[in-house]
Amino acid sequence: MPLARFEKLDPERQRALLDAATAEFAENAFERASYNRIIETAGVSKGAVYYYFEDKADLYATVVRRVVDELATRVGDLGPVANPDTFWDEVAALARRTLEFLIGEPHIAALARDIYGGAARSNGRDPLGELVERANTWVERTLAVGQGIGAVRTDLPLDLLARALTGLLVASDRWFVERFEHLDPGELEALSWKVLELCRSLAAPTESNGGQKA
Amino acid sequence: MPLARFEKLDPERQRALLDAATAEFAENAFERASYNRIIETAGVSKGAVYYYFEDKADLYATVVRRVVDELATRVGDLGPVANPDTFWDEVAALARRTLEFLIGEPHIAALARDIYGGAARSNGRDPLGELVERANTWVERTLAVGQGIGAVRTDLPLDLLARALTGLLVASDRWFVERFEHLDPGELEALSWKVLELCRSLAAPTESNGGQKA
DNA sequence: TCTATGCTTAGACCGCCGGTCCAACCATCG
DNA sequence: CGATGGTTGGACCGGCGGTCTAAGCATAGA
Repeated sequence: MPLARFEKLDPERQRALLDAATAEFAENAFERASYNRIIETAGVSKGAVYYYFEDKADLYATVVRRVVDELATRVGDLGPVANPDTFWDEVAALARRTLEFLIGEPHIAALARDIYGGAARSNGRDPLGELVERANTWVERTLAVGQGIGAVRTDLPLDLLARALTGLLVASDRWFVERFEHLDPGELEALSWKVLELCRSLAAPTESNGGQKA
Repeated sequence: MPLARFEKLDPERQRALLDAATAEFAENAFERASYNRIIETAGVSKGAVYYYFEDKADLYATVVRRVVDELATRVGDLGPVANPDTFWDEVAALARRTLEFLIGEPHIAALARDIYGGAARSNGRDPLGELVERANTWVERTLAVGQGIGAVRTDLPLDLLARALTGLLVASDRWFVERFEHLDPGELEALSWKVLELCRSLAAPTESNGGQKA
């Protein structure tokens, strides 16, 4: 996170820095993004930037956190669920909100795509560790809700299931991104629905693994 | 791929270079691996290395290809399949061979892990493009075999299904790696089996999506 | 109003990166 | 023996992320 001083910096310069950083990181991911270029684009001196952020990873984490916060508030949470079908309906609604948001904010989508793959490391530290943790526990909590009403299988570790599901979603997302220009809205709609069905096949209990037992 | 000259280089120096490169790339992935360090470790001069390889990405691709070839020959292919159950048995056997091989060759596993996540880019090119393509079509062909005998769903694009499945497997693999030290062989065995079951839930036809129709 | 204090800034500088270049080397051959 | 051309060493390049310090500047106390 940025040093506390950053809060006191002239808001205009704050924005200039964060916007330049967001653009650069969205376009080039963490490793290939140039800190020097960000600094130049923002029109700030190097000394100033290092006065407010520890290093490149710190600025990156700040940008990503800002963007994830926005995504979280804009997409919101699961609504109330009463049975397996309403659970999956709610998941579908949530997925649709997410998709629409990401289509409208492609640079956020680009950043999100960079986060998984576990690329970003700097000085041996993982600048996104805490954020990825947060996202993981969010997925796990959602799945736990599903387990509570028998919509989600309980026969393997919840965090493993969560990770598997996330991997599936990220991979599908990349598939969509590669073909986005050649997909008309109808196909996009139909295929998103199919992916959701994949998630359901993966996470739903099968005849043999039970909905309530451990 | 390396320039043709590389074939004529003294085999000992070939090995020195490739071994140093394999170690460095396995430990630090592509972006953070140091080409200069590889050169130094291999005891070869910079001019010589650039005489045999176009650039860092070229050496990386060469190392990975070598390693993937070895994996492919050691793990082999699906055996004959006659019905859905034998298909999944064969997949299980193949998965077990792969797992055992990767456990025995951790640096290969590390390289494999780096490949997905789509990290490696250099000069705008993707040094692994062709290899990833190859891996994808291999997965697709395997799934197509499953479709042929009704073991794999046919209600969505094969390449999408393949990608989703690969994403699931890579994510699970990362989960295992993080916990490897705290898992005894029995748990490892049981959980691998569970992951395979996940794959099956994902890929197998459900009552409504048919085994033979499009 | 003058000066001392401490937050803030500019940008020269550092070691390392991947990559280029070319003079020297050396085996072969006429 | 000298010419040729594949091979090698290593100085050199611009750019990287990161460090450091002298100067700038607002404020507060006298």
